[in-house]
Amino acid sequence: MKNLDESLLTNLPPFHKLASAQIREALDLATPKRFDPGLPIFIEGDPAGRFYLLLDGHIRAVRTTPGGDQIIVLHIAAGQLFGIAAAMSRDTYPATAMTVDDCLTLSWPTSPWHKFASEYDGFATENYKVLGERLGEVNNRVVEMATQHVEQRVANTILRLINQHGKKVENGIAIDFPITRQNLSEMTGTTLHTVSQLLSAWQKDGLVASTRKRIVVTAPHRLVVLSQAEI
Amino acid sequence: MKNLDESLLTNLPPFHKLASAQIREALDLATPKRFDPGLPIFIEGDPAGRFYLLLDGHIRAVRTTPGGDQIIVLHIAAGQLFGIAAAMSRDTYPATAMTVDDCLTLSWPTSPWHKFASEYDGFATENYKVLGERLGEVNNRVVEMATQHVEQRVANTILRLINQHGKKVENGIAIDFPITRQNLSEMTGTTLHTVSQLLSAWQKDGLVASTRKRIVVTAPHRLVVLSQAEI
DNA sequence: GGGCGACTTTGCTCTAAAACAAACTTGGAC
DNA sequence: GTCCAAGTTTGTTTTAGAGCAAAGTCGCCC
Repeated sequence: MKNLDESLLTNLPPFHKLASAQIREALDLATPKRFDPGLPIFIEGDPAGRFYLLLDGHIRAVRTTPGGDQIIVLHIAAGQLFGIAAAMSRDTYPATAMTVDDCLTLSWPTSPWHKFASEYDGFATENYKVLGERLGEVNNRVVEMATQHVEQRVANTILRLINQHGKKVENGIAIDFPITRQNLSEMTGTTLHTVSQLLSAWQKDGLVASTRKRIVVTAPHRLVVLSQAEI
Repeated sequence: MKNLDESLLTNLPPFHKLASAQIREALDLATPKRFDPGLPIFIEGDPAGRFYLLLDGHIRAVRTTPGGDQIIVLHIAAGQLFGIAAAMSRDTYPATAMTVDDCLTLSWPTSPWHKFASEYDGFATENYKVLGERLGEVNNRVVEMATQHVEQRVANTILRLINQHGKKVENGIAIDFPITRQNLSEMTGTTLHTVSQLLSAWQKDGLVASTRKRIVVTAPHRLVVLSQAEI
């Protein structure tokens, strides 16, 4: 296997404080891999043997209930670590990681995690910060699900998506990966039908413009107002 | 202020690997404090100036929405650290901590956190494990809220409470702190009325025995069956 | 460039649980 | 012992949104 280029890691938060030699060292332990869209990288409950860095594409973390319902836990963008069960001393993955589009990953065996964390300046801190952000975000979701109506939850979810994965386009801000009505319903705990009806209504109102698997928010501010509407 | 006894910390997970001198050192930096029931220890959004250890009693972590709805995020039992925003490089508390009953706490300024984490064997690992458990638990709640009916959610919540805060009593397992129907509704995203009706029905069926602010599960296994009922 | 499967829309029905209303209990304060 | 507020029960009404059914429509595969 040919050497990986150091520039892959240099600008990413968990690695940006590292010296060139350390980056070289980390890269030499890493395995690169390409995935087609819609494939699992690891499955919920599997032994957490490796941790991953997403170099390109988008990943969806999914959980499945005994009854067969799917819930989308979060989306991961290029540049982020995932499958970092080791950070929490977990020995299995808490969710399934599915590719959304074409993905390129780097992965390491779990064993060097603690070496990285203790020797690499900023590595541990940065990762625990990410953990904290995820905890905060999932807590927000619980609060939303407990207190808000479906329309507001869907609006909030779309706003979160354009914040984290938004891309400026001609007529507004697009979610820059393919996402179906069904996917949105799995993020909000509602049904495909309800999401479809909401998007149609919003489209009529000029808030969004959506086609198959693509959503563009054309009036973000009005969507914010809607998402915070009083009961 | 008189010296605190080393035995306070010796058997608690984050400290149990420490040498006597280290425990002494940690205790000398700590401030003990008593709280009456129903008082806030810190408020959501406050600068996270201290972190806490609960020596006795029970704490409720609560979030309040702009609309005034309260959501109970989790309960903390004696022996656990809380207010550990520092672990995630947060500078404000993510929720309000309210005492449930009489509470005794030890607290430290946030500044020695990193010293503790790097010098005390097992301190960091144990705390990140707790963080991981909380993340897992709150993710479970999201999945439950998205896929289960109210009856199952309330059953699951009560089961979680007796797992984490259960106390064997004559006729079953009791939640060992006072908790109202209203509190349960704030944990499940439902209403006081619905919870009351469910508990009444369960009592008639012999699954639980509840009085004002006290709940005893008399047939845990049957409650588990109910909590997993197919849609 | 045609066909098919995957996605989307639309409308109608029905039900779980919220909202509303009001009476009742209990345990602690005095 | 009495009073009172906080907590609980019970019933009735209302509605958001799930469930069900069916007909489009888009874009990719061959």
